[in-house]
Amino acid sequence: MGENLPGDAVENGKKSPRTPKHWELKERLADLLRAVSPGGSLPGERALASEFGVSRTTVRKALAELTAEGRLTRVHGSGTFAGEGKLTQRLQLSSYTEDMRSHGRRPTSSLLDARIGAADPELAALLGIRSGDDVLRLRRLRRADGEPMAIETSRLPLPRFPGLDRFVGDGSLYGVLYQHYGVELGHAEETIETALATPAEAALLGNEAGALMLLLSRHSFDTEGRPVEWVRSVYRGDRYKFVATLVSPQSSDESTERERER
Amino acid sequence: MGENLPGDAVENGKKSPRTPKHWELKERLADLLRAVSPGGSLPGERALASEFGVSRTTVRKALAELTAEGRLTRVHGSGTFAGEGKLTQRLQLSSYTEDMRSHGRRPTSSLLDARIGAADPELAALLGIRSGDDVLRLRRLRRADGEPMAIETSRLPLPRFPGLDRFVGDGSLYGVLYQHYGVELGHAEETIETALATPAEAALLGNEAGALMLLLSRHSFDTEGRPVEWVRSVYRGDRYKFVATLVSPQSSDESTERERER
DNA sequence: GGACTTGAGTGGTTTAGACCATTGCGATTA
DNA sequence: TAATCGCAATGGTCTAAACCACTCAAGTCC
Repeated sequence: MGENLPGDAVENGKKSPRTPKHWELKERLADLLRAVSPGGSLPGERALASEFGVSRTTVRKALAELTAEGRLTRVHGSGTFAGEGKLTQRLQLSSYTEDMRSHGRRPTSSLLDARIGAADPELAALLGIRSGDDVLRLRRLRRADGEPMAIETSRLPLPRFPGLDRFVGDGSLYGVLYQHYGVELGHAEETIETALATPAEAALLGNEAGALMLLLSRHSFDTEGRPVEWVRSVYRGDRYKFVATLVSPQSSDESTERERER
Repeated sequence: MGENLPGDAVENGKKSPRTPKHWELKERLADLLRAVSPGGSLPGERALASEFGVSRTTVRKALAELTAEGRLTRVHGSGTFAGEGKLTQRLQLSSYTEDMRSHGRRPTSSLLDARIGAADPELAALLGIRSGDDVLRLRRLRRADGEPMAIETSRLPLPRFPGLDRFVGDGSLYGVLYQHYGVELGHAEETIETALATPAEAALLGNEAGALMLLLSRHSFDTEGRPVEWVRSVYRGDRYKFVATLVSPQSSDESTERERER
């Protein structure tokens, strides 16, 4: 990964606590992997274990880390293959569809379910409604070039958008909001953190439970500053990364600094 | 995590491939954990294994996932303790110091090493210099309230900032750039992805090798659009999350769309 | 009192082996 | 020919056990 300045060999001369065998094996497997083109296959676990003179457990630990980093793909019953690298997703206030298209990818989106429920106090505060008011909850599976990319759970205040549940489908949500309610997005607050896949998420994403995920939360507001939606999305950490463009702080009249630790 | 809408119980009625024992155990341990205040201790691995009637290996797998999620902290030789939650770091073009201070935290920063090396072609392109030109590489350890937070590796073009290596220290790099070279930052392109800690990183961050990390790359430009630095930072994924404010795309004259997949 | 040693208890690593679940292909069969 | 079955190979889960490395406190020695 571009660490080509001279003198990088011994990063820490400290005391070298001890190098676990699975780490050393991981490095050797990474070397082996460099000679394999994306999609190519690797030897089986048992073969690797005997070849390198370690137990299968140790092999699995090394392979697990390489898989978490997206450098390997493993298919139960079939084999272990070289990974495909990460796609990028831009952090910006535009629709998923046009964003993906600008990257030359074919985006699709399918509505998993739409439910109406009552807002708890926390959610009510986020959406600018009263506790107990109706909230429309949408779950979408987003794909890029057919491959599952993220599970997105949106929550919108029904009192502000009466009848919204009858308009939503696989199409653009933001389009519906604009056409039926005249709402345009102004800004959003987005947080990014790591997470592990739940079994349910893994099943939808073609993933493994416990896999590395990126968790995005987005709190969107319209051009007049009123809350529009609260979204929680999980992305496969081994397949996607995010890009943001930061600008010099001159339009920083964001006096509404919200404290939301944890 | 605010999943309080009714009907959340059975997320996927699909076919339920099988629930591994370590997953079930993880849920039970999470329950057990809810009754423990942050910093409180849990029983040892061997005790848990016999209490739940599983092997120590299975206990360790469940504990490992909870640790990766930041819900547990484990100390070799001492015990297993409840986690402390995540701190937030804002994605913005301001100094680390003032950002942390605005969150009420005491930031410190120490220079690990400063080296001069030759740029490879890729790095030269990023920094707007010729391949082989001198590059100053700085490694910093950033802390918040004394706790190691991130390892930051910056690379700056020495031809543009002659003598910079004599000015750098534990203080603000951006301050030095402004005072000695009149450089102010204009914008930056930042990418965020997941990674696993290397043993060297883990040693510096008080972490475990293979732990979940957030990897930030920042490519900064001055107010005239010339590249200033290229930074690569690793943050503990179990302790930090990032916040960005997105604004409506009106000033999107970013015709310099750079393709940097993988 | 202060410095050192010792040992019990903790998490960390590794092994060898068993069994399960999925895949895919070759042989068999209709 | 086309569908089906069986089986071997693969990755996934789990166990029991051994040993290592670190921490901390109790005990010991000076």
